[in-house]
Amino acid sequence: MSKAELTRIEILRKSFDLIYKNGYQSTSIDEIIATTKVTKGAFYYHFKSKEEMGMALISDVMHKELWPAVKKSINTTKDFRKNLYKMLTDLLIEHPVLTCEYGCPSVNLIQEMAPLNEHFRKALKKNLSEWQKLIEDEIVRAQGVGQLSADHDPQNIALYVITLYHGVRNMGKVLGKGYYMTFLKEFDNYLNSLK
Amino acid sequence: MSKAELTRIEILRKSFDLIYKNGYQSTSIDEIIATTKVTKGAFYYHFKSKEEMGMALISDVMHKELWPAVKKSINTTKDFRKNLYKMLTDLLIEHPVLTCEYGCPSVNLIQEMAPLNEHFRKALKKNLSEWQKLIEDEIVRAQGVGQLSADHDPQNIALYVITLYHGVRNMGKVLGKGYYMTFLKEFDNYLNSLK
DNA sequence: TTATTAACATACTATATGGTATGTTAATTC
DNA sequence: GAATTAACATACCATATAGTATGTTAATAA
Repeated sequence: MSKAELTRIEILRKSFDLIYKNGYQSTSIDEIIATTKVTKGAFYYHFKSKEEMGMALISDVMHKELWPAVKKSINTTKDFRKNLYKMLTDLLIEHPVLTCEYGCPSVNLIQEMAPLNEHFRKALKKNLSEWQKLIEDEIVRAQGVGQLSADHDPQNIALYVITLYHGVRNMGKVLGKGYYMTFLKEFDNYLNSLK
Repeated sequence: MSKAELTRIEILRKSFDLIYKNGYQSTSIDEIIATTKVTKGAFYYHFKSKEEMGMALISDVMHKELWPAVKKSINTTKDFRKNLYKMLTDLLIEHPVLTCEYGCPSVNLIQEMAPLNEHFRKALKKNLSEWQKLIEDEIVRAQGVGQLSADHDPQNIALYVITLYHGVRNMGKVLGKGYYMTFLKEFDNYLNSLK
């Protein structure tokens, strides 16, 4: 990896950390460069604006941080219920970077920026769609092997599960990590209600 | 109502509108006073800081805006399933102020400020607890008249419903109002799965 | 080796920001 | 009716902010 490439990565990593904790609009470029060895000239050499850096954040860092955790956990067993349950526990409990206090960077950015910036909204939607499709495929597989009635709409269930994840990430900020456990119990009830 | 009281209300109403759409940290006091007939002197006569105004927002305006809508819809029928369903449709579809694009002011503020300001977190949690208790009481009532097994934990169900609401408010920002309908169908499935 | 360009570094600007200092006016109290 | 205070209004300040202008240095191509 070239030195220039390393600089770009350093900017994006630090931006990710700061934006994850303080939000996009409240994270200044001055703060980013003050906490790295990157100067303002370097920043604006790699990104023509703060928005362009934000877009790179969504498609590069954010996606690379969340996608592998999701993708590997959805296939661990043959039971779609266990797989969906594990997917959420892996994200909520086991993920090495995300915390209950600060929630999920993707959920946070949707909340803050989706209504304010159409570019952000579309990029975030793209990440969401990819996750949605992964869950849908798992539902379809489950229906194929008779674990679930074909009456259910895979898309609806996929979106419903993602909705739950977004909700619990928000609630966790107020109620603390203990709520994650309470929620997972109720999520298990929901999965078992799917016949 | 005194003239001073009216000024206070005007500050809070405009702050509510701006913060609802742009977030707390990105709404400046200059912007609030520029879009009202209030001056900076008046603002700081009524509130000693931006944070104090934010606290008043949460306990006064935000609560008064959301609480009546919730409280009246939870009692409309004798079937707790219909009541919970109506509660969410009233909030999501019928509320005269909230929109799909900007979501729910309370959910938004939790997302943005709960990790950054303990005063905010506690005030927001208090509003949440009040809603939670209302739903719990309705569940307990339903259990009392045999609409629902006593095995279920009313607190868990209440929090789960609120979690769904928080989630759908977030997802709606990306997917648009059409998703509210899709979600409500799946929410109905969940309610009917509660035996 | 020289010319060129990629990859920065530094200094600066215009505007925005939360908050303060110091006024002024209208209402209330005595 | 005078004194007091509540309820503002105006001017100002230090700092923060996204972005620019103009350098400099190290790598690469000719």
